[in-house]
Amino acid sequence: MGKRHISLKDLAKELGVSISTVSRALKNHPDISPDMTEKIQALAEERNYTPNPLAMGLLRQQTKMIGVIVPDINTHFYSSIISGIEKVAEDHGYFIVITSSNESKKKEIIAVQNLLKSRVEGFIVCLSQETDDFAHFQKLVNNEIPLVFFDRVCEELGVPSVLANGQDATKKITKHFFENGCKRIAYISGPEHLNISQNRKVGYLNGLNECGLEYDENLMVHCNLSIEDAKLATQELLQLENKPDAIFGVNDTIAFAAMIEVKKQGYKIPEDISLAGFTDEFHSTVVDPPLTSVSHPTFQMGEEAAKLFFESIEKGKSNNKRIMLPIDLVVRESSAKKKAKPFI
Amino acid sequence: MGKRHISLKDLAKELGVSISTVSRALKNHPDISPDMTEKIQALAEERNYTPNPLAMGLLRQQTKMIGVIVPDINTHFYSSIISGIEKVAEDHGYFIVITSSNESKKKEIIAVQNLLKSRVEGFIVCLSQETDDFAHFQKLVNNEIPLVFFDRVCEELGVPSVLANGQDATKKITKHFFENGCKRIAYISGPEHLNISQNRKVGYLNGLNECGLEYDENLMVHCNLSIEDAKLATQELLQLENKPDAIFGVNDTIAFAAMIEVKKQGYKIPEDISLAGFTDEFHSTVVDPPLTSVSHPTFQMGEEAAKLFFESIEKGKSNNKRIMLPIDLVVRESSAKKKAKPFI
DNA sequence: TTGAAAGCGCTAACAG
DNA sequence: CTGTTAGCGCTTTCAA
Repeated sequence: MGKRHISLKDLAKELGVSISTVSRALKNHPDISPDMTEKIQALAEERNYTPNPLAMGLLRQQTKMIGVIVPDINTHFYSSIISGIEKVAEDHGYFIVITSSNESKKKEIIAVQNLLKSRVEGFIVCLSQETDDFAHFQKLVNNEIPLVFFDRVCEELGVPSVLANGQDATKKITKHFFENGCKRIAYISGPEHLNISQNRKVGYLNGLNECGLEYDENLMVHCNLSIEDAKLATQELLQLENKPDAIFGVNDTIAFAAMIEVKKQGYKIPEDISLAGFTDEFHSTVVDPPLTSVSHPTFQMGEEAAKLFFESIEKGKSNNKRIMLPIDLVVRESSAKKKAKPFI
Repeated sequence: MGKRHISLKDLAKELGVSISTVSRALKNHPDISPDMTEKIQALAEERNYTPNPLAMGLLRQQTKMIGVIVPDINTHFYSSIISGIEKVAEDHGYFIVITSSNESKKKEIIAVQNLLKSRVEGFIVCLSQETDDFAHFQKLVNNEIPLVFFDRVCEELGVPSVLANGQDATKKITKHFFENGCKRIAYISGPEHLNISQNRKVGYLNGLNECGLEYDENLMVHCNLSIEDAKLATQELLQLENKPDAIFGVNDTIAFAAMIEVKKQGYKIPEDISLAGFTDEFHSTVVDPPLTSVSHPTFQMGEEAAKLFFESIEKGKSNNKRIMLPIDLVVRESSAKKKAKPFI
C-alpha cells in the first residue's frame, strides 16, 4: 500500500502557514521572507517532500511520458536503442513507456491507441515489418502529437526521423566482397515495403555496378525477419545452380541464421562462401568464424531520436528533420580474402 | 503539442447536463435514465472520450506504475524477463518504468529514489552485483511499499521473490560433465555475496560429491560479470598446472567469454575442454560448437515476479512467498562425450 | 432521476 | 510579504 506521501498541505499545516506560501518558498520566490523560506525548505527536506507528479501533470496537462513502440524488445539492437532513448528522456525528466509490436501491424495500431489513452505526450516509433499503411500515424500527425521514427520510417508522413546509412553500408559490403574475390554476391533482404530494405537494395545495386558485376535477380531473396524464414531464404540461395560465393543478411537474426544454414550444408566460411551481416559487436565475435558486419550505432540512434522528439515537443512546430547516422564496416574472418582456387 | 483530450466537462456542456450525470452514465449507474445513459455513451464514443488517468490517479492516489530495476537492460536475459513482467502488468492496467542499475549499487540507490519521486506504486528488482547492503530496500519495506525480487534476491528482507533453481542446475551440469568423462570440472562463479553465486556453488559441490570427485579450490574462480573479467578468470584456469577438462560459467556473458578464450588458446571443445553455461536458446546454437546450457525460464520468471507483485499490492499484506522455477539442461556439442584418450 | 459541491495536490492570478 | 481562490479532470456524498 505504501504510506501517503507528504504534501504541501501537510507542510503548511505543520507550520501554520498557507499552502501557497509553502509552494512559493520551495521555489525560492522573492516574495517570501528569507526566514520563512528557510524554515519551510528545512522542513520539506526533513519530511522528504517531493512534488506529486500527478497533481503537476493534471495542472499542466502533461504526463512526461513518451510512448516508444519497437518491433521486438528482445534483441540487443532494440534494447540498445531504447537505452539511448531512455538516457535522453531521463535528462529531460521524462519516462518512456515501451511497447512491442511484435512485428505485427495490428498490435502496433493497438499500441498507439493504448498509449494515447495513457496520455503519452508523443511517440518514438520503429515500424513493424507488416506496417504498409500509416493511417494510425497520420492521425497523430493530424492532431499535432509529436512523432519521431527511427530505423524503419515512413517518409511520406513528413515527421522527424533518424536512420542509419544502410545504403552506404551495403555498398561497402558489396565492394568489400568483390575486392576479396567474390563474384556472385547474394543478399538476403527484408520485406520490400520497408525503407531499410529499399535503401539497402540500392546500395547493393550501386555496389555491384561499381564493381562491374551484373545484377542477378536470383541472388537477391526476401524474407520476413524470422529465423525460420531466413534459413529458408539461405537454402534457396544454396540450391541455385550457379551458387553464390558471398551472402550478406539485412540484420542480426538473418546473418546468424544464414551462418547456421551454410555451415549445416557443409560449406566452409569464408573459403566457399563469405558472410557478412548487420550485427552488434559482441555477438559477431562469439560466432565462428567471427562475422564481418556493419555495426549499427544503436545507442546513438536512440539518443538522436529522443533529441528530435524533444525538439518537436518544445518548438511545438512539426519539423521533418532527417538524421542519417554513418555505419562502419568491421571486417572479420567470415569474409577473409579468398585464396586462389586451384585450377581444375 | 497535441490537442486537448476531450473531458467529461466537454461532454456535459455539449449535452446540457451536469458533469456528474455524464460520469454516472458512463459507468451505467442505475440512477440515470436509460435514454440519458444511451445518449451520453453515444456521444462519448463519438468524441472518443477516454478518462484522464492523471485525474483518476490524483483522486485514487495511484499512478499505476511499477518501478523495475535490472542490472543491465541490454541482454536477452533481462529483456526477456522484462517482457514477462510487462505482459502481466499490462493485463492489470499497469505500466512499468524500467531503470538499469548498470550493476552499480550507487545507481541502484538513486534509481529507487527517483522511482519513488515518480510515485511508482512498488518495485520489482534484480539486485546489482555490487549490492551488499540493503538499506535502500529496507526503507521500502518499512514504508510498506510493495517490493518483489527476482533472480538475485535478498533473503533477509522477507519479501516475495522468484528464483531459478540454480543449485539443481549446477548439480546437473557437474554430473553431466562427469558422466561424459570429465574429472576436473571447473566453475567460473560471480560475486560471492550474490545468492545466485552461493546457490550454484552448493549445487556444484553437491554434484562433485555425488560423483565422488574431490573439490579442488583452484577449480572454482570468481569474477565480476564483465566479459573482460571472465576472460581473465578463464586464463587463470588454463594456467593451472593441473588443468580443468571442463568449465562452466555462471551466466551468458561468462560462458561466451570462456569459449572465446579457450579457443584462442588453442584448446579443442569438447575434446580438450568441455564447456557449458547459463544462456538462452538462440545464442547457444549460433556459437561454435553449439553450447550446452541450462535454459533459464526468463519470460516466465518475469511473469511470476509480476504476479507476486500484484498479490502483495492487492492483499496489502506483505507475504514472503518464494517461487522456485525449474531449469532445464540442454545438452549440445560443447560437452559431448570425451573419446578415450590414446594411451601414451 | 439529476445537480451541486468538496476534494485529490498543485500553481498562479488576485487581494490584502 | 502572505493568504484566498479558482481550476486542472474526475468521483462521490449530499441535496433536491
